[in-house]
Parts: sequence; structure tokens; C-alpha cells
Amino acid sequence: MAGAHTLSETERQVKIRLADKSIDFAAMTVTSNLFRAATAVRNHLERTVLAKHDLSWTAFVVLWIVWIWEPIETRQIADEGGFSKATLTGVLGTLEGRGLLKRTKSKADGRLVLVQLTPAGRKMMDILFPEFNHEEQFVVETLATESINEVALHLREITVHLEPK
Amino acid sequence: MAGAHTLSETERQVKIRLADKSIDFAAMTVTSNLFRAATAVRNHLERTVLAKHDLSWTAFVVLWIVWIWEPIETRQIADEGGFSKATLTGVLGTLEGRGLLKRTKSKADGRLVLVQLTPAGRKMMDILFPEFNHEEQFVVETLATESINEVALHLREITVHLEPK
DNA sequence: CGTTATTCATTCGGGACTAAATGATTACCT
DNA sequence: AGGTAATCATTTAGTCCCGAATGAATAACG
Repeated sequence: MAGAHTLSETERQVKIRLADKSIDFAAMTVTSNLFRAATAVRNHLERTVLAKHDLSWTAFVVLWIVWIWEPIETRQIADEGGFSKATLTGVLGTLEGRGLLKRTKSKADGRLVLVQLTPAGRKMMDILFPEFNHEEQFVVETLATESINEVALHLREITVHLEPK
Repeated sequence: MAGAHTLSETERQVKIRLADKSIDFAAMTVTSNLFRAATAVRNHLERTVLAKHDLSWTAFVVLWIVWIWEPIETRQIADEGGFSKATLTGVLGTLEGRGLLKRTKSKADGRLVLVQLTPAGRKMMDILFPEFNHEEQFVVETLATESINEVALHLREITVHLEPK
């Protein structure tokens, strides 16, 4: 997966191809490294932690959100996780079929569906999340402590800037 | 897409759920913000730039890599772009069908396929990439200049750490 | 109250992506 | 040279995900 060319090689080649145009290389480098890092981290976590529990990335995110906020409305899960409600319906079906969570109709509003973990789901997360967090630590272990918080804040700033609401 | 809860709300709730476990919140925050930012940036670029040229994200990445490095072997495109060769075969078919690039068998090694842009493909990228880079500038416009380079380097450090070739 | 508009979750159809299998070509080795 | 292993791109079968359409439930309003 690692690109065949280094950052500086790519930059040099881009400069050759774009000699007559004015390009913001810093901005370009941020976005390309953002996607490379996100892909690398996701692959790492999927392969080290999620695979042995037979969970897709989205399935894990759903479990995590429900674990933190249960009982929670389905529309909130989709919003929090950043995927569509259509996707969520399928994932919830799979996870409910595996007995990890359950759906309940809201009594206050019959259109809403509430989700909470089953005891089996909670048991799984009690084991799974510490493993997951341990790998998250591994991901950032080469960064200085203050850099870790800086990166998090800057990434959050980008997100907020693009999604004002 | 923006989560219904703020970062601090989530952190507080996680602390409640994990009171008895020791969790590295800094590492957790980096990864969650990494994915939120990557999704937000990708959505922004798809909707502002790629949609009007009727290009998927992957299709754009392929065009960009070919534009920079042409002529280039297909296996290098997949490696550079971070997706499988199977995915690439389909995308190349679509882009070749639209007349934006062309495949050629390598004369040096009959197993290899070389890819380069057509004049139409080059013309499209001459217009498309400056637009794309302009939106990349917008993405990072709220960050201080030195922060932009810092973030890029730290993200790259994470990637390199997880993919030591 | 009764009719209409809104707000839900779900279903449907399709696109994007992958791992594994396939077929073609080249490299290696004795 | 001949036979086997390695290395390609592509095909196949299947998973995951989304936008748009659908149907159910509630809210709004005269």
C-alpha cells in the first residue's frame, strides 16, 4: 500500500508537470497524507483487532457508539458515525442477528427505533475496546505527547470548518 | 454528518462507561478525528469538484497518478493509490471507455500494461486539478501556516510507522 | 377531528471495493 | 533447451455501502 514514490519525489514530479501553474503544495500534502494515514490506520485496526472478532469497520463503529450512548436512537447512530441510515439498517440487522444488540420501538414516538447492547454485546466490547485502544496507542507511539494532542485538534478544526453544524 | 455530540461530551461519556478501565484518550481522539476529517474532506472535494466532472474519488486518484507519472505500469498505480489491482482494472476500463486514458502492452515485458492519458484526459486534468487544489486550500485555510506543515508531517509519520514498506 | 405535510426506518437497485481463481507471459534453474 | 516457479492483469463471486423510493407514524393546521 505504501506509495512507490516518496513525498519529495512526488512533489518534484508534480512541480515538473505543473511548472506553469501555481499550486499550493502544503495544502496538497495535507490532504494526500490525510487519506494515506486514514487508510493505513483503518487497515491496521481491521487486521489486528477487528478481524479476529469478525467485525467490519462500520459494525465496530456502530457497536462503539451504542456502547457509549445506549439507549440511543438509530438516526443518532448514523449521524454520530457518519454513514447513511440505509447502511445502518443493514449493519444493525447483522449485529442483531449475532445477538450483540437489540432494537426496540420507542414508546414516546412510534417512528423511532432505540438500540442497546445485549449482555453478550457488552461482554464483547469489554474485551474488544481495550484491545482496540491498545492498537490506537501503537498507531501514535512514534509521536511526541504534545504532537498527539496538536494533531487531534488540527484535524478537528478541519472537520468543523467543513461541517459548520 | 457532524456528530451529534461534541468531542468533550463524548469524552466525558466514555469516561463514565470506562471508569474502571485505563484508556488512552489522546490516542483515541487522534484516530476518531482522523476518520472524521478524512470523511469530511473527501465529501467536500467530491461535491465541490469531482461531481461536476462526473468522477468518483478513485477515478480521480487514478487520473492524478497517471497524469503525474505517465507512462506508468498498472501495478504502480494501484500501489501508489492504495487500492487493489482488481479495483484498478474496473476503473481503468471506465476511464478508457470515456476516452480519458489508454492502455498499452509493454514491449519489454508482455505481462505489463502501461497507462497514459489521452489528449482529452490531459485537457481535463489541466482544468480539474487547479480547481481541486483550490478546494484543498479552502480545507486548510483556518490552520496557521506552520500548523499545516506540521500536520502533514505527523500524518506521514503515522503512515510510515504502520507501513514500513 | 380530518386532511395534509413532515419525519422516521427500511427496502431496492446499483456502484465500489476486495480476495481468490484464472490465464497469459516471463524468469529461473539444471 | 525444457520444465517449473514466479509475476502479471483480469475475471469472478461476494461484501459493504449509498441515494432514491417506499411505507409507517406523528405533527400541524384549519
